[in-house]
Amino acid sequence: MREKADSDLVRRQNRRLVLDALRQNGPLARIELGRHTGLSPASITSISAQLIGDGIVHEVEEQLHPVVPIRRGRPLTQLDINPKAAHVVAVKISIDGIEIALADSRGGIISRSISRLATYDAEAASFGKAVAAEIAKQLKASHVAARQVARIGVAVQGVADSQAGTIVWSPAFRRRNIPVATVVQDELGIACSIANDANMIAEGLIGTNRDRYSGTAAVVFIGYGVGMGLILNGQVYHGPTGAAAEFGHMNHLPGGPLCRCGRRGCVEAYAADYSILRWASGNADSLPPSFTGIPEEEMRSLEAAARDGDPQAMGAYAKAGEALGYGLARMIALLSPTRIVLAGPGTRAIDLIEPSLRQAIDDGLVDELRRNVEIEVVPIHTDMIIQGTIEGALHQLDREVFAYGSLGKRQVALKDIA
Amino acid sequence: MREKADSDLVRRQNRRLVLDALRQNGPLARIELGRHTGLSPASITSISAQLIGDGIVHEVEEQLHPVVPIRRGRPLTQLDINPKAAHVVAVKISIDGIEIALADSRGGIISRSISRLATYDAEAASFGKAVAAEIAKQLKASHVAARQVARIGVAVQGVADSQAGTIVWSPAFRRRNIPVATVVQDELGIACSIANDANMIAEGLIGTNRDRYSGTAAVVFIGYGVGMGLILNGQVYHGPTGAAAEFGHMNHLPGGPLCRCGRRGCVEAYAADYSILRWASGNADSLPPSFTGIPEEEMRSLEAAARDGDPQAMGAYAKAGEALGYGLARMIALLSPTRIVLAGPGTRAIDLIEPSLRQAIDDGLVDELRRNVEIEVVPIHTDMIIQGTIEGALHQLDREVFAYGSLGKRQVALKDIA
DNA sequence: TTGTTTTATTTCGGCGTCCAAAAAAATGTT
DNA sequence: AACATTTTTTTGGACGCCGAAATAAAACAA
Repeated sequence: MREKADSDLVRRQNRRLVLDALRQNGPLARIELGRHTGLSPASITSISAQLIGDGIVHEVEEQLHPVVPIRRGRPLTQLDINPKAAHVVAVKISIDGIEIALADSRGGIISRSISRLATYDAEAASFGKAVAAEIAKQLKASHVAARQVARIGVAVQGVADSQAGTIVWSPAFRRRNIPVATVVQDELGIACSIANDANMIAEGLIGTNRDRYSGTAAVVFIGYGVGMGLILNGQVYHGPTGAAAEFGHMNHLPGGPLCRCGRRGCVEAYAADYSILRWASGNADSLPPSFTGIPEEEMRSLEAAARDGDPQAMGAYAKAGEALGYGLARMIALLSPTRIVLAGPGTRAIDLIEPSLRQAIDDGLVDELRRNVEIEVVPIHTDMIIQGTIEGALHQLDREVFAYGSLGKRQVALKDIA
Repeated sequence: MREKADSDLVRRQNRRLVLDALRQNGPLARIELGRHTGLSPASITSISAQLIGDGIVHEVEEQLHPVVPIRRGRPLTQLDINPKAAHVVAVKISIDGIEIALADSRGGIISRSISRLATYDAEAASFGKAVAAEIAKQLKASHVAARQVARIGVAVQGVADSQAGTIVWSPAFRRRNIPVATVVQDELGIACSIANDANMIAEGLIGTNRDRYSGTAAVVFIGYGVGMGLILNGQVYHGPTGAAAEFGHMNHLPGGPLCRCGRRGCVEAYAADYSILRWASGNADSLPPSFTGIPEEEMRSLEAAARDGDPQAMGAYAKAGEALGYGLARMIALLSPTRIVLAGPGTRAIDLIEPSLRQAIDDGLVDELRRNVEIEVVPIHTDMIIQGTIEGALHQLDREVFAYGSLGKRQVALKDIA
């Protein structure tokens, strides 16, 4: 509401409406686009002609969806986002490895790779260049020129400063304030942004099912760490610098066990993989947090032990549930979301966690505030972060490039891509 | 971003821009409006002519602000919001009393009153009518007809459901789910909305100094209770139902002292007036919370005792600071605001509270997240709630009525008012 | 006084967008 | 082959913005 309105804004907004409708509801005929967006058929004709002229949208050849079977009248011609309009790259940085995916502008993954790349001891000065080199390698292998890539999204555990383009602090790195986005951008000449990984999961959920996840919701990632993505009024909340929703490092109990961030009593220090193991081992207060990844088998066997009734193991999961529950109760008091999504490998043990989690929410939150929130567990699939990062990059692309179009300010950018 | 754009939207948006500029920067000449809004002089002429025609804006007679001293050229004619365009009413509901203020459309208070009105034992069925009757009385005394009042805003401690127009739960009422806004609206035929009082303080701060408070900030009210107003991306965050930012009833310590909400360990149970008194009395865990107002003198003498070194009293304030500090640390981890404003009568004792509050934030939050937030204490003036409620009602008026204008959908509403 | 300069505001013509209505296109039905 | 039906395009009008030119209202200068 600080931008002045003129015909330029109108066009941009309506182009976005059309693009959003196409992204959300697959290929659509012009008349259907009109219904989705509220625009008149005449306007849809005009807008889609422009989008087609810009190479962003194309008419679908094969009527793959005979949704409306055989009907009288002129048959509809479906439109869809042109996958060849541009490419995006998603990068996920984990401890000592990065995963890269190359996608077309419809979100279809063209190629992907996982490579080892030392992070924990990485130098701040060289890390960004190493990432850029990996991306370049991936592009080369897929025969895609850098100029065809419109945007790169990077997801990382921990605190990212999306303004500065740096990793402020992450358990995957010993050092702090590591520049990434700016370096990649300079090296490859491609717009690059960095964000927290849990925020990208939230982005992906919105992309997958906007109706369900677009109000006000929180996505909790439980696994090697604990993260959160907040969706407020239908948009992922990044905060002023991109460092928001650090649920994992929200304090649960003052003076509690030591967390990887160096403070005591964070939610993560109770509910992350390493924390649960530490509790199960019996002496959580004296043990330092673990900085190395924990093999899945180790967690699975702990789960099995708890399900077999091992009191130490059961207690550890109860602690985790309590910390998560009180943390969620606090979050609900502040933001009163309508939906909480639990995701990540940690949810394998949801049966062990849930009782104490529910109890904690009951004890920590007055009924009236607790009433309107639904908690759900989504099946784990590890790709959620990469998928969400692609989704996020495409959304940015729509907003910042495609909504403008060849007549807009971004003319150069668009030409370069196409 | 779900609304389609057309010439109607353009006009609405630009009218709002003009109104916002006038609200924020006093009377302005057309040319200055152009600079503030980014619109061309030609457009400003056209828009202001419409606004004047609608009776929303008028030319200022007296050039009260010879800000630009004596200059050559055609003198500027300043425009301002026409105070006679409409009226708004602000209502603040406290324990067993309501305060009513009548204001013109520039926010100038025309009249105000405080009246006793039983709340604690009030019946859900009759309370709304009683409020409506008080408002009617106030209007009559000020010789203002109901049709001249465009909007009523109600502020209340506790949880308000702005969708349903009810007080979900408030320490001022024994009963829960008391309908107010809908009843007042039906009784008087005036649009009415209800919100939490701390949110209204936030609204007032934005109105007072938009540059300072419009990014991402949290306003904490400390007094008979503890409340919070959240400003996210320049707008007061109300949450899906209006029940957001219940900082006072965010849990601090599981199993802590009993709170008025019926749960244990809420921030309020440490930092509200009654809680501090309870700690000072020595046995906080066994004492129930107080539901009656605490006289100011009693708090002042406790402050004096603490400043004189009374260890019990000092300890009570330290407990309050610790709860507030950990609560803020948790809030910062989630939302990373750039500014935290402490307000309310409780800030009289800020010197007693601050050391433990700072310590708690240090202990509860990793450096990287704590770095970018500024904490300030604003001088207490009790009117902040009423003032903010007026401000909020005027903002709604601008958005929902004035932005449309006589040609818009709200034609009827506007005519009725003028 | 009268013309000149300066600044604010209005008027005018053009542009881009939207929309409704009419026309055209493309197919099924009889 | 004519008609019916549905989608899409074309046409003409409206509205809002803008730049440029014109006008208004003052101070200044001769």
